[in-house]
Amino acid sequence: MTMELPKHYDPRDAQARWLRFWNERGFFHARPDPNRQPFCIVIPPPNVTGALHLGHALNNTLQDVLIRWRRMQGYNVLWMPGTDHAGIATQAVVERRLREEEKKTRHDLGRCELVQRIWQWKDQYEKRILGQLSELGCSCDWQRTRFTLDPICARAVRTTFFTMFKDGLIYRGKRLVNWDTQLQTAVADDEIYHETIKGGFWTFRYPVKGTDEFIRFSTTRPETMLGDTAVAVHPDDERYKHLIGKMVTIPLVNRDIPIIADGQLVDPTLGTGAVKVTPAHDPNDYQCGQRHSLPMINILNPDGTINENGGPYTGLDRFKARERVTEDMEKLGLFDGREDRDIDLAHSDRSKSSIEPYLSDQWFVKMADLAQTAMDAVTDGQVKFFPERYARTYLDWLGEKRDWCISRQLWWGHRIPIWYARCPEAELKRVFAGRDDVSWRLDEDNGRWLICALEDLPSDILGPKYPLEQDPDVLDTWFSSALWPHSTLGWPERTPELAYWYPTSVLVTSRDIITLWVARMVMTGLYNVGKVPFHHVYIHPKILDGFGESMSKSKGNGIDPLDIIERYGTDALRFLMVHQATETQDSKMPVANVCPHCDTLVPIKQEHMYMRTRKVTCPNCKKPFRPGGPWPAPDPDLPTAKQASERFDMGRNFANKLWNAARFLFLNLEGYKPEAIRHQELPIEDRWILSRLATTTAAVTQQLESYRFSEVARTIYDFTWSEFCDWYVEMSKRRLQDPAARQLVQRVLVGVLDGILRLVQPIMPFVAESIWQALNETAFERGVPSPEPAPESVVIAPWPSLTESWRDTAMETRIGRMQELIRAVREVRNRYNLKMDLDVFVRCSDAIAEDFLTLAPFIAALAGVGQLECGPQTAKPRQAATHVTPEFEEYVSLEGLIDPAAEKARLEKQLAEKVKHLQAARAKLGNANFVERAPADVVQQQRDLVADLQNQIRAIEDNLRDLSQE
RNA sequence: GGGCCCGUAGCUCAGUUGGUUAGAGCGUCUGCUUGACACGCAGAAGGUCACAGAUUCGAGUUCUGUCGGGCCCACCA
Repeated sequence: MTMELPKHYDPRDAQARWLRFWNERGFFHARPDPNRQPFCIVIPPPNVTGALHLGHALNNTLQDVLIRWRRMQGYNVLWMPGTDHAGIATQAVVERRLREEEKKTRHDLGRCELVQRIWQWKDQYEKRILGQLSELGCSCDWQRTRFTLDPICARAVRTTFFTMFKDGLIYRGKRLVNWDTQLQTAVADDEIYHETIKGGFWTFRYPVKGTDEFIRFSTTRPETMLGDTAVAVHPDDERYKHLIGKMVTIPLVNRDIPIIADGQLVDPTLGTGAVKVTPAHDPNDYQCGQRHSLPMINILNPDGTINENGGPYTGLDRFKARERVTEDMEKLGLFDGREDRDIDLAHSDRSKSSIEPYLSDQWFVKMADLAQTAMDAVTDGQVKFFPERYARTYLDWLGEKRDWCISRQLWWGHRIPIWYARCPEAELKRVFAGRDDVSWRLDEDNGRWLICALEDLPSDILGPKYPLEQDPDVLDTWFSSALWPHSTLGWPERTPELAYWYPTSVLVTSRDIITLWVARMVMTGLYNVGKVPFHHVYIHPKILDGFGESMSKSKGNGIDPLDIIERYGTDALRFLMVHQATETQDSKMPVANVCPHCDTLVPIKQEHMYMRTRKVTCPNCKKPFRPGGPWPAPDPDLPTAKQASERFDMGRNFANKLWNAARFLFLNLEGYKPEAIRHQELPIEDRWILSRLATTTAAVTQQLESYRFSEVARTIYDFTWSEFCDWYVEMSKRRLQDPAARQLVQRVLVGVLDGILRLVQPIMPFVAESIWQALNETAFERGVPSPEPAPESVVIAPWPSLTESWRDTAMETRIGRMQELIRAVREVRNRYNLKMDLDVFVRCSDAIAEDFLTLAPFIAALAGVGQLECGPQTAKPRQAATHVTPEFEEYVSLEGLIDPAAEKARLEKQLAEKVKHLQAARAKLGNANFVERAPADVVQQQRDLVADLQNQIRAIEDNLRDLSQE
């Protein structure tokens, strides 16, 4: 039976069809099975902030490649999918929409309502993200999908917090946050942008107590004087040395503060060399305050007005206070002038107002011991990084052991399980008697109890006299992400999944979250479970745009994977992702807009970025369109371009090539009969392709084991295209016409294609499955050396392992020689633009001659050769193009066809190159040091080279002489 | 300021432990509608491996420095 396939591979049809098929068969669902080896990856959960981008496509393709490969190897594979609630980012997106669409703030809605809105957003985007992952072909166990805020993860978060609290690892402390006075909330570092504004640089004086002296200092924020608790100078600064330890008075609030020496804070060459220190309102001053145990005076209310610590200025807006402070200092004669100055000021991304550093109460995790265990896990090799160098990023960061601030002033996230109460401890002991799920500690600063509980506590649990109040903050998103590898497997329950798949096998991620995420997973894994969360960490490169900049929504230089899937197919996308994943280089991906009118690719220019260009005219059809990007809404007047990159042509072409190789087979399978082959009896070309397949398989396996993805893609591509298609399939054509040879070559063709499909499945599962299924209909029993019934899907087909004994370098050399001979004829043909068969004469050893004559039918067919003569005595024809190799001299007869002068010129050029090369080789051998010190085989190689070159030069010279005689 | 990565063909990138004359894809040029594939086939052109030193018999590969690009962290009264 033969079957006809369409001329082009249609990815769309294949994707829909096989996704359904795989899901119906449940290939991706896994259950613990002690009789099989486990392999497990937990997905880095994408944020539910928005849709997936190309970086996710890379990250998830690589994971899927590993998962699909290990599944074929027979491991019991679990790929755990899920998404992350991404506290700040998601709340910010929803709040922005609220502002834009309803002109409301979160305070208008209230906590409960806002959180509900975010859940709706999450439902919508989670669905979209999981759909995108599925479309990418990700073979996740969808039945196990988790979300960092779902009850199972919440239970893990609670348990961890509670245990850490009881162990004294969680404490309450002060920290400077970025305060947005307009929205009255803390803002994360990555939600801040810096803008240069026109500001002032004021210089004032404080009187030094007990002397006539003054100390001068400058500031850009005079109102912070109200919160000064010291003036710092450099310890080596001769101007001020005598003042260190003396007190100065802040006249406005009549407070005495010391002059201190601080070499870290103060640069004596800047300003006056003296610095006012406001620990509660400046990050550097805060550090300095910690070093010197200075009081920290907060002078601001949450709305940016001056609080009761500001004395006479209480109640004034901070900018008003700035003016008044300056005026009052001037009145006192302590104002020494003001300069204009450009100030690089932090602004809130959301309210666009300027940020105030603000001291607030926060929760922290003590890092000292936790960090040490996580460092040990890497130094003693329990966790290995690929590439290795990233271990250093991890160790350097953990080495600082800075305590982890885990509270966030947000509404979206895991609420901090702490309740406050003011009551006698006896009350607590009475109410919580016998409960081991409640723990409390005294908050000495505020004179109240901090009560931590595994389950929510009702506010009236202590009775009406002592109401409980829950901490309003939520936990840092990374707190729940840190538990991901064990929380998704069911911890704190002792589930069979946890016992079987934990520690997971490998974590695949990009380098920017080694510290934020990877390090913390190791810490909490060791703390909660007592085992590392994964054995390997593979760090992949980042995808950049054509200008080397990272892709982002705000720049508008990102690519939606779905645009690529639609235009090139999922397999093309996946192939490129794998191909681009090299060890050292980030991957540059020039982005183009696809003209919606004429489908021309219009490259994005740098000036188009950041949504600066709203309209582009297509250079081809001259019609206007809007460039692709995260536009808030469709433009009724201007069609929006999809984005693309011609880089994906490679993947699409490869999928199509494979498809057509299969198509060729199907057109030639009439009469196929499965039967065992006897390797020793196979002709050269069969043994060659099987040798190459065995080598390729071994190489790919090894490359996958060491996470060299790019090499995997290249190895498979080269074998399939340049060896199987270009040579073996071409050679098979003649044999397929020969009834005596047809059946055998069919078996080998089918066997090799079967092997290619298995190798390619992890990378390009859709085209592989399409061909596999077609093959199952026409050649259900197949494979070399002995055919077997094929599995129902390539997804669950065993990974190929071909016998080492098939690897035959002699065979590869022999075919290599034939290829060189053929290429030389083709080169001549092209150079002289000849169409007819050419006669070829080869001077070579008897052994090589025998080979060439065996392969003569292929040489004739592939090079268009008429007469072929080989042997030691072969005479050179009168007029000929010459190709000389170390092993043979090849003459393509061109009697009457060529210009002898042209051929002569070409040979002379060749001769010059050979002579030059010979001289270099001789010079090397003439160097006594080389002969003495280089290894013997290298020296011998060089001697052989000289001999070869001499032979070749002699042959070319002979030929030149003949040409001259014409 | 600390750390890491990169600089190889017009473009995007390979190049295992140092060892003949440095590779691929795209693009360019030439010739092909050849019964799998023009998303293709056959060929060609195209490189001072950023620069300067050092180590070595031998360096794209190791070391030092310089220049250029990028990322992370710290910092910028």
